[in-house]
Amino acid sequence: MTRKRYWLMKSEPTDFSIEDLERVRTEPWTGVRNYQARNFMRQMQVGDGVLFYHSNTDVPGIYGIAEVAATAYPDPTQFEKKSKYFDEKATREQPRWELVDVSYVRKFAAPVALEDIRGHADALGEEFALIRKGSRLSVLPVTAAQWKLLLSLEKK
DNA sequence: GCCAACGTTGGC
DNA sequence: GCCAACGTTGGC
Repeated sequence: MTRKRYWLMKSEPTDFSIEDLERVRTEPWTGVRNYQARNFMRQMQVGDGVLFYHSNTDVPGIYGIAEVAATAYPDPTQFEKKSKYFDEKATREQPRWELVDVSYVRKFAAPVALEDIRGHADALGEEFALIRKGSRLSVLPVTAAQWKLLLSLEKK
């Protein structure tokens, strides 16, 4: 048993928000079509902590916490012709894309905005992919120290 | 293997 | 809506 790790996962709230997760409790994280992000999901273990990030919104930032509820398995949407995530090169014998299930933990009273996060770039480190220039990675690792710092930015 | 063209992400 | 940065595709 490896020890608990931490991640950050982005979603556009018009697509799927922390409120949606609160309602459904557990959700398969469909639609990741980036190999680096997929590879991070393959490393996830049940119980790992997830920062739920809203992108493409008025105040981009972390809106709450979730946790990994199931380890990686093939993303079914890659096989669904009508899905916007359909991938004609994927087969059931040789899937390309995987996902994890994510469960709701809690919602922040106020988001930890990207702007605030940038203000702590020195402490977070320049290798932190969320604020690295040009990085668009939608699933990324967070160290225990970064996790602690980011949670401390939550307005009480 | 190179690289131009294209599509996507995501902040602003 | 704009656009910089990035990843992928496909011709050669």
